[in-house]
Amino acid sequence: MVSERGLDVLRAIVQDYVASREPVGSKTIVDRYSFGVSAATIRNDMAALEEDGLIAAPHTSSGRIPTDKGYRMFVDHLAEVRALTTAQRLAIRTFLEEGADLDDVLARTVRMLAQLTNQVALVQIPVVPRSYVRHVELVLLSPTRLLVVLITDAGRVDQRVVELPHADQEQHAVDDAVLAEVRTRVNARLVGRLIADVAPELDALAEELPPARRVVVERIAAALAATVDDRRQDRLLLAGTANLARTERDFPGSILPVLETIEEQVVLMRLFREMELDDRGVSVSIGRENPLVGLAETSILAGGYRSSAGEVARIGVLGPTRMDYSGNIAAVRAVARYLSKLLGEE
Amino acid sequence: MVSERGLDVLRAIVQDYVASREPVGSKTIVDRYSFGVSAATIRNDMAALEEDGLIAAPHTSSGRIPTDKGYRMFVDHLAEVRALTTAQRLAIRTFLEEGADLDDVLARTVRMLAQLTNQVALVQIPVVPRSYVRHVELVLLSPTRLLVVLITDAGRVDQRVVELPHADQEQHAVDDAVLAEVRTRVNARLVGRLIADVAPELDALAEELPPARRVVVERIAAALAATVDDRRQDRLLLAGTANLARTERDFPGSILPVLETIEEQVVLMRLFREMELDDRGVSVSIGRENPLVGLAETSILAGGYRSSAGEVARIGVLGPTRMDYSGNIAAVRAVARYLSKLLGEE
DNA sequence: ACTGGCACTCACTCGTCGTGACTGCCAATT
DNA sequence: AATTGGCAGTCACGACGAGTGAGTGCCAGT
Repeated sequence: MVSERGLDVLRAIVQDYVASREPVGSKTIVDRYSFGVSAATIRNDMAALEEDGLIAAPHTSSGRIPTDKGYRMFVDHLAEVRALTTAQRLAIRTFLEEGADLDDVLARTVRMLAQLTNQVALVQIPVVPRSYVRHVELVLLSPTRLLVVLITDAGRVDQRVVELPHADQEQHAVDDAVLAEVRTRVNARLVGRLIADVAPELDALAEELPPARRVVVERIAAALAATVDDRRQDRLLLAGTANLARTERDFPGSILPVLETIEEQVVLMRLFREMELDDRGVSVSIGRENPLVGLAETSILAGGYRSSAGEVARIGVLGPTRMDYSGNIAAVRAVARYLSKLLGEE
Repeated sequence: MVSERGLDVLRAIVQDYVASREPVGSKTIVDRYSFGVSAATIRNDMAALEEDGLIAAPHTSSGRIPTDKGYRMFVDHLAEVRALTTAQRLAIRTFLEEGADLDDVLARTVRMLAQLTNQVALVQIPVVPRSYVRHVELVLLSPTRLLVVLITDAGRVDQRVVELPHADQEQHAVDDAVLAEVRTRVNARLVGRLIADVAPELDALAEELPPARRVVVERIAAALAATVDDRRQDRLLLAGTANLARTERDFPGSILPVLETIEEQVVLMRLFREMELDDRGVSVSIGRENPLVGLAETSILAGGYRSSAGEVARIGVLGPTRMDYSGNIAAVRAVARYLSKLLGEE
């Protein structure tokens, strides 16, 4: 059974190990922390901690290091979230306020979070599920290529290139006049609609038109439908990969599997999205708790922020299990808050 | 003086070292390549090569490895560019043809090139210097935030968020009616213009308006000007960072400086852009030839491709100096060609 | 110009050994 | 019952040294 003091010992072990990357022994603890008991007593406590699987010894005769379970206990019950320094707060504020548009703000954010935590930073680009069509623009790139641009009221702009049928079938030739007409009709039909309704509306429109126009509208419909689908699966911004190399010694094997997993953004995204935030607004996934084998030696912190349209997107960091959880949780939380504030309409 | 055969020896050394990562000695060469001379003769040639700084010995008594200068000689005079396997060609073709819009095609390209070469792949997103305004769309995100979207005929879409003056100054309040008017006027003024002329035109327009509208137009003008500036400095797509870790042993120190340099996309971009293509359509920068210190142990291959609007953008790979130059040059060239063909209007 | 032979160099491997930082356990103490 | 000092035991780690072998440079002979 782990005593009250035993948990204090665990906290000391985690802190010391995170700071020094050296297995910590009983003597180190009595020297560095004032427990007011002897080394032998600490040893008893450590035996109990090992019994419970919270710490482990790399070799028979060396100090202990926290296990994943030990870190978990530390994060859940022992870590007090440090407040950021005022310098850090200032950095966040000045850094973010210069941003121009959403993409730019998020790009800055992810870089800043990486720098703040010295880890790999992740920011999910938010999706806007229920937004309305603001405008559809058509641009003829060449006789057979058409650019379709969709603007929605939430401020997202999406684009897609459509191949038109070859002009040798005279009836299908598309020129600026035709395009202008189609543009007017399409906009009349779509503006103000939910993006989910775009495809059916266009299909209906195609019905009304003579075959010559119909083909064009059908292609546009397909392009817009594909665009709407695309936005469902959201993207991820990444920064600070170099920090992985910096903490390389924390990955017994190599950082290769970590880098590989990170590049596979789809999988990482899913994992990231499915982490459930606790009451502190942060979620922590430690080492092998993590379903991705490549990340068996990393921990992921995830926080949530609200974009202007109100939905929650994720922001977080990824690094070796031996990381400064207190500091990083604080950083993620602070950045998430600033971001929500910045993006929220006041 | 390096003899004719000496250069053949250099070629053998490069090929062998690239294949095995082991310093190669005279015996290895006579065993593995049929020079028809004895090891002692090879040794004499190697001494000459070393004299000329083309190869070096890591220790007094070990085989030789190519120096940067040796690789340079190899690339310029000794490497025959291997044709790709048909499997590789097929992969390129099928991989690229699925692409939807420009961004998507480039994203696929960079991933494919990374996989093809087992190196870090780079693709420059092309800029379109002389294009015309097709449409400007304004979307009110909140009473004080306005989204400005610029569509040009080359198929690029750019967006930017503008902060409007606070509405408590009654005269500046912006509602949909005002916005509609401004939108009409702005478009009337800008459509068909060169993007370079956007700013002066808008300034002229602002003059004509009553102060209430003027502020809005001025902000829009500033946003568009900034957007136009932004496009000048182009972006870079990256893929295959994990390959760096895979070739980690080729970086005596650590891959840290390499990763750091790569993350600093601006610098990397400039370097990449300034490499001048030779008559083979590829440029190679080897080791310390490279101005960025972080890349002193890497080589960069750059090729060019033509985007639809006709300008040349860059595509390339980055990896350890000990890389398969023949294969990688072939890959870069092949992908660049396919990409040009795919993007070019036929 | 090429070759065989030979002395020499030096990184690398492998065992041994000593050292020191730990632990676990136990009997004594509070 | 908790704590403590003491002590034997374990084991990673670094240093040392000898043996090994790949590879070189040089030279005299063809």
